[in-house]
Amino acid sequence: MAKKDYWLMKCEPAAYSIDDLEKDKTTSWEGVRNYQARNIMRDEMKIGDGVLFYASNADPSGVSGVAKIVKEGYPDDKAWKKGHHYFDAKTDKQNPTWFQVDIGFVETFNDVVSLEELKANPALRDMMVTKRGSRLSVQPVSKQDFEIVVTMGRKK
DNA sequence: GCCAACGTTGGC
DNA sequence: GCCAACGTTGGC
Repeated sequence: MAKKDYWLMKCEPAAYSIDDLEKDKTTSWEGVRNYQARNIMRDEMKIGDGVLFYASNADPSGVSGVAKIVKEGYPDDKAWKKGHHYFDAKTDKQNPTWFQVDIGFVETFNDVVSLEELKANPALRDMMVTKRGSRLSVQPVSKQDFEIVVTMGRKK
């Protein structure tokens, strides 16, 4: 079995929150329209990988819980539903541009580990999300960083 | 709601 | 293939 990897996925809680995921158990991570994020979902995410569920544009923004990959990359069919919010006229069914994965609920933190706390922890200095201007909605996270954040989330 | 940072598009 | 204009993200 391949090595387990770790990721961080951003979502605005107004669109989808960790509470929604807890209720739904699993969800498809559709609508990503960024090539870097697409590549990660299509090529790199494997079943069982750990995911930090990050709430962006929230109060406060931060990691609100943990999820895991339950289905590996497959074409995002919303891309060719005309009129759909995620419709992309340039994508072709034979050769899909956009991919999604499915994630499953693991746990909700008692309190959100806020971006401020992430930035304040020197051990997380190299974590992508703490860097200024980091807008990528699907990011790789190191095993150490993943475990530090989970520990922070459970502690409270 | 503002606006800086970033990604993408399109004219040349 | 450059780069200005534009649209989007996301912290504040």
